[in-house]
Amino acid sequence: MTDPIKAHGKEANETDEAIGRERTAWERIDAIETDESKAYFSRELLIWYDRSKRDLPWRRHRDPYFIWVSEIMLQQTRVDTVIPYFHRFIERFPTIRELAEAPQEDVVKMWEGLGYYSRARNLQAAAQQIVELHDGQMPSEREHVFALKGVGPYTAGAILSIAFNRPEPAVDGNVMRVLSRYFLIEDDIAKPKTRIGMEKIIPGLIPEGRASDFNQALMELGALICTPKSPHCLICPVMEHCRGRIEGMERDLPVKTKAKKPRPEQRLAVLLEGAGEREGRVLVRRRPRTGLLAGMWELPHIAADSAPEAQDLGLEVGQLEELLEDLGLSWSPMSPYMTAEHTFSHIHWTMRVLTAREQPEVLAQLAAESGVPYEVAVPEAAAEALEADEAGTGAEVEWRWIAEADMREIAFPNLFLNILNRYFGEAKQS
DNA sequence: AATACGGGGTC
DNA sequence: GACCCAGTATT
Repeated sequence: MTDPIKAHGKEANETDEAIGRERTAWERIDAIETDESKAYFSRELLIWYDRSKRDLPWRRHRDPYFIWVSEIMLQQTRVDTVIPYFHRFIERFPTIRELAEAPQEDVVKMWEGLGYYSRARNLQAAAQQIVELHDGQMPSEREHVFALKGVGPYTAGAILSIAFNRPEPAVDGNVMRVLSRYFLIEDDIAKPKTRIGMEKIIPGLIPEGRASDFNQALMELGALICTPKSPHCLICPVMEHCRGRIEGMERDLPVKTKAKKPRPEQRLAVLLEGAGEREGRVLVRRRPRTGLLAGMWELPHIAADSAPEAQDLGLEVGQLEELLEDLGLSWSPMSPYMTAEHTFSHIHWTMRVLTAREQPEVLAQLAAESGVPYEVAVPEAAAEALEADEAGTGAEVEWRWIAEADMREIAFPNLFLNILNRYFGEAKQS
């Protein structure tokens, strides 16, 4: 049996004796099998949970579908953020089968603003898997659950334990924080190895028949009591045997390597107002199907080099204008509309938005001269311009003139949602 | 093992 | 600002 944790522990121990270092945390925890602190932990945690658990929408039924949807939504996302999304999503897609059969656009639209949109696409793909392979019922075997798109070690464990009461570990950020403090584990929780070590501890902690409550209790403790910055040790149900607290280390745990800062990117967007038969509409495009914000709609924009303070954007505005020219458009002079900041996990955008008004009469004239029809779609030149913008392959980019009402149909990332809502809001004023 | 992938709340 | 959140997929 190749147990990486134990193997590592033993190996360390042989040299440790010479160096005089302590055994690893994993060995120590393993050794306290008979210790009161494990049984105490599980017992007190469950007593506390039974008394203090929150009334959350997905806790009102033990429907594996509800549990699953909530767990996907809760990935890297706070409970308070998820609740309204969960209600809307379940109302729109009440069953796995209805989710599987819906247009993908609808699923992503329901996810709009929640972020990590591959979660939505994977969720639907997995629903289709379940319909095809399991007759529309969430499977209860580990291998089948784990095989679902978008379901990793945490979510598989969460579904199996919470929905089916199987004694499987479900180790998320909360659980790692709680365990690292209670057992004084100083391993870096950013490393997958540490999560695996935690997963090995859990089965030995789950009281018979209480897997569902136990795993939820562990996360609930992390969310309500054993919080990241300043844990509420004084009201913690397991404070008595918490080694982190006893050693005064609770604020130093868990150990976690810092994330890199997002790289700054300057971008220049255009909010082009339609005229003539496109009066009241705005030009938008769809992002490529892969990569950042895959398949979502946005205002056209390009990478800009100049610093945010730079006044002279002549060159870059020129590039933006080329993009529109390639669409066969003409417009009034561009003027600054607003600047928006938006931070992703790995990129920080400073998006300067210019506005201009389409001039179809000029266009019509140009079209007559050049022989290009009035309703120009997307010529190859535009695709190339986008390619140069590294937005993707460019070839598949779609364009649309949208009215305010169209925003109910298609999904935008929050950055553009904010800009467009502001724009349409102002348009109604005047 | 490292990086891509959103968005927002909190101290 | 920095950190973190009921993480997963891809490289």
